[in-house]
Amino acid sequence: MQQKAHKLFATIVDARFPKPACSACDLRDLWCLPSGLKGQQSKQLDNIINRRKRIKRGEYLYRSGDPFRSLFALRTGFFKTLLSSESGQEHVTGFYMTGELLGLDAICDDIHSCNAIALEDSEICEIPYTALEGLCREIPELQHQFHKIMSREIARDHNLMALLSSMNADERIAVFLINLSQRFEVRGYSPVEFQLRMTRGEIGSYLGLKLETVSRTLSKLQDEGIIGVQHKHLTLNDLPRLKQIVGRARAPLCKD
Amino acid sequence: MQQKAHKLFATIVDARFPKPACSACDLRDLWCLPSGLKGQQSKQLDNIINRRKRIKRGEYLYRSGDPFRSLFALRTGFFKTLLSSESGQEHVTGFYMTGELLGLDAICDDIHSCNAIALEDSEICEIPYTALEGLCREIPELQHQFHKIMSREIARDHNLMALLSSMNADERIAVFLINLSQRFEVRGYSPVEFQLRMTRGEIGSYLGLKLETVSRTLSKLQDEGIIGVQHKHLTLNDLPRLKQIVGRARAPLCKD
DNA sequence: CGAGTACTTGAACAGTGTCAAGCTTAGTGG
DNA sequence: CCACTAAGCTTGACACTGTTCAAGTACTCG
Repeated sequence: MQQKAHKLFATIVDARFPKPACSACDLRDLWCLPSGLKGQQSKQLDNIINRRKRIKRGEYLYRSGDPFRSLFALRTGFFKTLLSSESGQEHVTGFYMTGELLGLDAICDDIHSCNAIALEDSEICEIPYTALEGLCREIPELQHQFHKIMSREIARDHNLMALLSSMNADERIAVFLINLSQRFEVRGYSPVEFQLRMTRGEIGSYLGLKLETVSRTLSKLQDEGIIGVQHKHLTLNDLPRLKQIVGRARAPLCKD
Repeated sequence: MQQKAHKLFATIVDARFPKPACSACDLRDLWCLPSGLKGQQSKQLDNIINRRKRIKRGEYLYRSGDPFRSLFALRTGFFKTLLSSESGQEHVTGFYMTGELLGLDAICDDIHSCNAIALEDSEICEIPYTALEGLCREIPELQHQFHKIMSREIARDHNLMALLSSMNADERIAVFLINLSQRFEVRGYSPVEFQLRMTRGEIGSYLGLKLETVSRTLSKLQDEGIIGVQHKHLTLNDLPRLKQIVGRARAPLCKD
């Protein structure tokens, strides 16, 4: 059962310690749940959160139809969420990075409505939902933070919908890259040089484009010197011009 | 100040009584907040809810940039929400009917990020947000119902995003009409004959189509005998065939 | 090292968008 | 109550963006 530790986890605490500690977690300043909690409060949160779980690349965190019991905070790694139709077609509804919360769309029916799949080896904190509701009743700051996170997901989706219905391919790709760049920057990574974790097809599904169009658009932006693409390795050489492409679009900017 | 009562409000309690009563409201069985609460509990909710407010057609309930203080439950009427970009372009992000909750996307920043505009003379219940959070801490059922409503908004947006990125014009219009039909039916109206409250342009903005395409598609569906359109008056003559149009699409069905 | 997956690029095509003109309806004021 | 006006709607012709189909290349991972 004991598997050879993956390089990615070298800096992570030993998984044999059953509890992670929100109070000590360096994600607190992101949009994760403990953000804004005082010492004692985040220890209470520690108590309800289950041990970290590792999910390997390609594995499912949950599937559409699974009963809903917990939310999941992404500790390290990268996920996509996927809606599937009866006809087998799939649609990517989101990409999730460190500190973000998965499973919010399942509360309404007590059933997961989409699939969450790791795009790289990842580590998550499981947050039993009933316990979280209980704790929210005790800690107003936690309650408020939780509501903010849900609200933010709604606002973000509204922006994405505006994007999907009013932008052309160049603009969509530009918004997508800028958004990734900002999210990497917040997390302390370079905003102008990073690895794409998803395929062209997944980007296309998310943005409402075919993979060929994604590929062509990236090539075109590269020809114009705005970005550099080598497979999954991306460099944003001219962020101002990238923003200009979005700027000439008519849709509202995607925040976050 | 006393205005001539509008016909629509003939059956509604006199507005001089400052408090509406969730406990007596016939929207309880919809997805409104008091759904699932017991008698005493919904009286507590009554106490925090401000008097009903009437909003005339074309008026704003709130504007982008307004400070966020309250959520609004739609008592009667019809609203649209609108994102506006700096360049003046606007995008419809949702249509809201009786019993639905407006303003959820504003919690995250304490500022309204979109405009809410009445598409017909409407009546809303104002729910001060801080008081609601307080009450949610006291009444677990209310807390859970509130979370479900937010979660449902997220799930609905994910479905709409899938729709926007993978369906053609026929399919989008079909989904849109079926969705309206279901929402009317739940509210006790005919699911196969109703008035559109929004313009072709607003439908187009919502679905990511130009108004000409909306018009053409409606005409085409009428030529095929699937629907009847006379300006804003709609009849769904052949619901099965309408559903078939969506069925052959690859995207997940839009629930609710 | 080999097989499968992901990616790039080209050419033809289809579906929407754009522009324009004319029509209908609802709302306003005389 | 009617006439007028502005807004909303319909329809046509054409352009253009993105899709589809296809072929070939380059990675990645076991």
